[in-house]
Amino acid sequence: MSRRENATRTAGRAPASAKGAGRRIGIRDVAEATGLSITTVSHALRGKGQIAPATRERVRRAAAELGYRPDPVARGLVSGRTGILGLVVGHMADLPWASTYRPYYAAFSAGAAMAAVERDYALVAVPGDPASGLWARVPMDGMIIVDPVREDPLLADCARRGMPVVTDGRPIDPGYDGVPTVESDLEHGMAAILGHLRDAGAARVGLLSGPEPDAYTQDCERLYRQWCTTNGQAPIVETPAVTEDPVEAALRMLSAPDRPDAVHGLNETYGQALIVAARRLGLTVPDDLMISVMRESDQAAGTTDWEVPLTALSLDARRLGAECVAALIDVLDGKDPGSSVVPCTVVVRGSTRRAEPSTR
Amino acid sequence: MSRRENATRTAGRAPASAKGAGRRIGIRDVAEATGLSITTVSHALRGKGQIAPATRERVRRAAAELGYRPDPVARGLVSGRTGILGLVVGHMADLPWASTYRPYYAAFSAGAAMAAVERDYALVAVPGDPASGLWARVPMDGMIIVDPVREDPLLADCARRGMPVVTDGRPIDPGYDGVPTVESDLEHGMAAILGHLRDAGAARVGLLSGPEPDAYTQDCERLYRQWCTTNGQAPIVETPAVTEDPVEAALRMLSAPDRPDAVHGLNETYGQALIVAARRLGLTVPDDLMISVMRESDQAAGTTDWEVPLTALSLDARRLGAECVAALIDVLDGKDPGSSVVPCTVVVRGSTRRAEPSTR
DNA sequence: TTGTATGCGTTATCAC
DNA sequence: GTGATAACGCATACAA
Repeated sequence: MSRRENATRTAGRAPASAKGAGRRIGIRDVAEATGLSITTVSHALRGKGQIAPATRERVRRAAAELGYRPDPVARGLVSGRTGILGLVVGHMADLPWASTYRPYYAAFSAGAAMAAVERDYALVAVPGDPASGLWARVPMDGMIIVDPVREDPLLADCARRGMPVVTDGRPIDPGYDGVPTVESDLEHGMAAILGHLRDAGAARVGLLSGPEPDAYTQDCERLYRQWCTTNGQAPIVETPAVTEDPVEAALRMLSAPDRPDAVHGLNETYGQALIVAARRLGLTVPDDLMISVMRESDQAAGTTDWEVPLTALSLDARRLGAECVAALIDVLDGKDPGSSVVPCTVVVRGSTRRAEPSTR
Repeated sequence: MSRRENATRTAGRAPASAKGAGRRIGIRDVAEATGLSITTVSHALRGKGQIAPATRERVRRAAAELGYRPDPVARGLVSGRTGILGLVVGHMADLPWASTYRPYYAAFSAGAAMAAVERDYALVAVPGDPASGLWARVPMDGMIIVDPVREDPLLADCARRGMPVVTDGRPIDPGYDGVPTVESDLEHGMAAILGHLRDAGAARVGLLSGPEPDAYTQDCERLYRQWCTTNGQAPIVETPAVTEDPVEAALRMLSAPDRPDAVHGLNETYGQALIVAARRLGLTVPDDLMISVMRESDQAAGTTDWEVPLTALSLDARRLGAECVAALIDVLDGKDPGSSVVPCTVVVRGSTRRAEPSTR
């Protein structure tokens, strides 16, 4: 119900690309039109050298009239910069792009994209699967790796080739001390959320952890165990296998004889899984079981929840994305951004609000 | 709590970029290492010309050992292709990236990204705000424009420059007949969802439309009015202003003397707005008011809904994204993808399920 | 103030 | 089979 129009039509000379519409207007066209040399045109347009204001204006006008736009590729070849930042989207080779659906990534990439555009960079999504090799075929100045995993092949490859990298979440392997990192303040955050559960009346707090071999998971677990020690409680940790339905893990945890009366889930999905498992076991939320989760932000909270509004430790994914971009651009500019920590906040909702706080 | 490592160190010669780590290894390094010419190396690696199998293998091995990767920029300069597809993320200049948060875009871009990677392309997000000019500074082979608006400046600019474009949603202005388009089958979809409302017992069906000057909105409204004519009903359409809270528009519609007893909202947000407005007016869903919405997919349905599970006309945003990418790559390959239509399906949930269907 | 010449890393053309 | 060499489009020392 339609046909094409441009495409192909390999006009012009050599390759000239299939970009269609005759030949692209280049700097030499502007030079011809003004009767000047391409050097002068370039200088006039970029504000380099000493150019007569009148000439500059003439060049500007001519360029505008002709609709001249410098070819980004050619410019990139000489400048060594492309203005493109890579964002690694998902690590699991077997589930590529799966994380795209997770609100955390959506918020993170939105924040990153906004920050990038503000600084005149563009963001390109590359798959975490290193086998595709796509990331090496895409011209980019630097890369943002979200939650690098153990022996992360991309991270290793980038380091080897000197590709500037910033990570969201500390690299878990040693040897990456030089890589700037942006992290959520899990130390305070975990203490705050676990403390809240206890204060809200929980006697035994469990952790529904994740299978990912990244610093986020590892840190959360470590901080949790540490908290348990401090609070004189035996740790209760359950972890769904990579391909397992988290509901199964939740059921395991909740059907044990010494089941917890409060559980913190390491992502929103786990919160839903806990709700499902609780209902299936006839447990009431929050009276029999309090639930809290990690969430990507407090933005959508309340409208996203299912059945029970979930208390959350709200990570600021948008800000994390923005900070990563800022840090990466700093690196590209030769500055040292160091590592930064973004605060996260506890948002209390129905899932941890018992009628009588300390009935227990 | 960290420092940098690579960055700057403007080693090598000329610009060489700030990419760090000494100088990048290029094809000439491989040539030197093998004692061959760069031409032979290039041919061996790309499988061009006639190369002795032994030589080819030797080159391959050397390249691998040295960790040689062809520079995408240089390659792009000569080939005229960059392997990058642009995806316009948001149109509203005043609310850039706002649409990023809409599930439709998230699903669309995920589908597009997956399809792009499969075909060895990368996807770059560019802002709809043409003022930034970013899109012209990013090297890309083609562009996907989602829901082009009236007098869309980007669309116009692309057409002028011969940049291959595929749109999700038909361009609303004339003169773009040659632009391949991917659309949801609104014609059947709208008929189906409106028919469902009627069959479910609605006597007067309203439409909560949107302020966007795009084909989607226009088509939905047209199809709705057409349906009204066929069904002997006076159209009831309300549209929130661009900056207005949709709840206000919903309240206007529902507090009118001849208020509808069923309303279809053109996006999920409008559905929530309708729920809020209904509750504020003391109307019960679905008994006093049935609500249905457009949704980006049926994937998350049920876990996303707030208070009332919403009946939806489920658009297949992921597939739409994938089809756009496929079409765009076809154009780049000189084929004509034509325009395609993606079906959408009615998913009935609680918001239109009355206890007694036709009590009215 | 303007122009000439060279390089950026690859691929393609055409000799050898 | 293999190897010089010329584009690709732009930016910049350096000469004029």
